[in-house]
Amino acid sequence: MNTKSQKLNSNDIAQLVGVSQATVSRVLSGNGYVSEKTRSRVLKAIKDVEYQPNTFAQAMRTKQSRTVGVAVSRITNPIVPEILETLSIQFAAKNRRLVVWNTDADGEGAILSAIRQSAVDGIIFTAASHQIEAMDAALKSKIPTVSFNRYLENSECDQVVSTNFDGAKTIANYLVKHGRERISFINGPLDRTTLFDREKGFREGLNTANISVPEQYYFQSEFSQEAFRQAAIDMMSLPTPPDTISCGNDVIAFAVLNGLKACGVSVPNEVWVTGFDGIEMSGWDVFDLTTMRQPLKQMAADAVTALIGRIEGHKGEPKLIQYRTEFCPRGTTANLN
Amino acid sequence: MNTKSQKLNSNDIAQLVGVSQATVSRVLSGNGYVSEKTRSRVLKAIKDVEYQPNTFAQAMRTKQSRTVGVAVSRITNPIVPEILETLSIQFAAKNRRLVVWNTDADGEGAILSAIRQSAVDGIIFTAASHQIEAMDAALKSKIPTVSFNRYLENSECDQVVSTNFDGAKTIANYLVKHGRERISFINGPLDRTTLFDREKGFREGLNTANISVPEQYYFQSEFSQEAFRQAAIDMMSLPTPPDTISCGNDVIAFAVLNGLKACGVSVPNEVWVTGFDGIEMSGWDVFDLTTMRQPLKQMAADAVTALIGRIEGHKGEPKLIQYRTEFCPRGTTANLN
DNA sequence: TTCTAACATGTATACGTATTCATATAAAAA
DNA sequence: TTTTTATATGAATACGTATACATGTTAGAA
Repeated sequence: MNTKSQKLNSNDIAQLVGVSQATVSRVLSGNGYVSEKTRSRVLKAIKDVEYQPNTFAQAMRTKQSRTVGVAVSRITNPIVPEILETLSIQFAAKNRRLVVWNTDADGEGAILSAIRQSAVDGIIFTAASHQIEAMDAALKSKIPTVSFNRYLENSECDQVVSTNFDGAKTIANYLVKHGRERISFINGPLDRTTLFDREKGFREGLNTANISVPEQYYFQSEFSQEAFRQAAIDMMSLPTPPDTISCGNDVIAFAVLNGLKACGVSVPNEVWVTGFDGIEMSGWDVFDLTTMRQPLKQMAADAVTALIGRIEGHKGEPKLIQYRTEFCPRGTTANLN
Repeated sequence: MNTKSQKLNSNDIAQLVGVSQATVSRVLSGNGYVSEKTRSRVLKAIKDVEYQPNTFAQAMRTKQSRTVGVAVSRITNPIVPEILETLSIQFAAKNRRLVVWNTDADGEGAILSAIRQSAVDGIIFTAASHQIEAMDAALKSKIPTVSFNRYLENSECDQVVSTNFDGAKTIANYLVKHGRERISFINGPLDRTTLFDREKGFREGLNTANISVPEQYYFQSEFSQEAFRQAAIDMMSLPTPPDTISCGNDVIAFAVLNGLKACGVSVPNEVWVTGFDGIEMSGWDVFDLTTMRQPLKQMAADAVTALIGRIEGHKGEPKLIQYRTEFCPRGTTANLN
């Protein structure tokens, strides 16, 4: 029972048990010698009064906040909560808090200031274009950093990515193999390395069959469901509309499917559609989207492992953890013999 | 230019400028007297060396962490990122960090320990069942707390909610008015006050027309897209299937639409479908879901205002901020004369 | 037995800030 | 002019923890 409602500190515990504050601290941290007898007495007192050490005092002393930051962009893209879910589970298991920065909305200021203040022990940057300055700052300040779904050559930090280039090439090959000829590609901002690599891989895949994406079949813009939706509608009203619309990611493909639904174009009869990411929603019946799946949960788990490893002092060259994507052929590319 | 790469503290700044550390602190906090001349000199030095005060020392001194916690549940429900987006913008604008707790996955432990450690200045609890203990603890410890989308009578904390009961009643009335007769209701866990109130309001709405939801038209379970999807399929294979399926929220309705798509049932020709929440996706062409919209952004903004108000010391009775929901009739209930 | 090393614990201190207290100056009131 | 008051600044301190250092005890080696 907690009789006092005042917040107790390690000194109070020490007095309660009749030992010094240092001993209480030793019990908690597990550093230094403590006899089994006093240890158990201290632990009992701690439990009795529900004592919790003050995080800030600990942070100030140890220079460790037990907090990690995750920079995300476009949080409403369903892939982000999928990532956050795994991250939050993993970090909670490691007894670390998770602060989330939404860089679209808030900019990089909060991240920069957190870095300068050492307010977080490490940072995971997820695919995004708006975090470049912050990432530089993180690397410069030597704070442990992991790049998630954002590949850079000669990176100074650990990276967890999937085979975007190869995956997109696989999709292209698949389309070619199934006799698709008028192939369109719709993409988002190319400063995201994922989207860039996918487009590159896709074009390369088509190239081997001497197919290219004509200008009227290509659309690229900032993220905007409405823009992608309209692009699909526009393309389908061309004199010769495409027979396939491939997209830089699943969410773009969803917008395309919306557009096709809106203008009454039948998928896959009149046009095929492909995405990339393999988020859960892509498997929903209303989409049934052919896509390339990234093993997000494993990737997120690896990112956590890598980050915590660095936080705990692991040295060594930056690691590149790359996962193979898995092709998921579904209804939007059904082969209607 | 920052020549030293060591982390500087307010003492260093003081020495640099030739004043005392106290003066530097006064400049930063804005408390106490500082002459305009020294103020500007201090500010210049701060800027020159890119000094940032140490958050933990500040937190320890002021007992304020400038961090707020948000407890969410089912983060992959698209309504959650929609809420988080607004919250993150608002809190960033108020210069506060945002830690996210995912209570499904991590349980309440992290929240409880954050409360005991005073690791956060305030907490927003979003609709969820798994946060009861943590919420009690928050209230007991007098930490500023806001309940979002989770209504409790005689609440000890500010609440931001929408008219779930009335909104659902409105939907029911609409269905009755349009001659719907065999009405089904599919719902999630009833310990969420939103879902509970909606079901209650819905049934009351039907009651006024002497309609009730027969047992075989009612389905309730834990959140599981697959379960809801299957429930829809099962209902439509009854000898007399329902002519309407109303759902406790949009995501459930999406699952239902998936089920209907899977078994080839045409919406709205064979059956109408309604949701509740009015999340962005509900307006997508592939769903085109009739729903009841909550003004999420305003609600989230109000939650932030209320919380920060309390953090800054506003006293007074707990406020109840309630928003009216807005009916969005769409394609899943089209009137096909 | 004596010496050494492992064990156990307490004392004192530093982390970086905000704030109280004391002191000094300048400006305004008397 | 003297007295009060507002302004400006520095010295000292406390926040709660982890740890270096000092000291004492116990047990095993010589």
